[in-house]
Amino acid sequence: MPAARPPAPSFYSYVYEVVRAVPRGCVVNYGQVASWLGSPRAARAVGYALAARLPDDVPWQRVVNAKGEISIGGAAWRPDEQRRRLRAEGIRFNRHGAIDLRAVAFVPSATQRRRWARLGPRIHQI
DNA sequence: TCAGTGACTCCCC
DNA sequence: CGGGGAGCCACTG
Repeated sequence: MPAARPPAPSFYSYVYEVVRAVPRGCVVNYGQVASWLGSPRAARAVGYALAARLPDDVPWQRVVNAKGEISIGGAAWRPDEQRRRLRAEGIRFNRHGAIDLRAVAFVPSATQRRRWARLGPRIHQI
């Protein structure tokens, strides 16, 4: 029996890597993650990556939309779970249910940005 | 190969 | 300020 080979690195895995770097108490939005990976228009794909089955060590709750809102559709418990997790990390929501991004937005170091920028384009070489 | 599918963003009215 | 619509991108069957 051939051993199951781990999936080739894909855009999804790069998204997970970026999200793993977001510290507790901070959030980022889908567009930023896509942009850092060199695909500024791929915000939707980032959302798709987080909607898929993902590794346990990916703090998916720290990704929100560009307005600072929770952007999960579908079953009601899912957005509730994200809000619960964020609150547990000290994130505050205003009366409109949005986060003040200016206060808690994660700003990656230039070194991280450079590293991520090299990941994205590599997709097309595999 | 190709159309369908989103946890997105912008732009326009 | 808000709703509608089109663009965008990676993944899937």
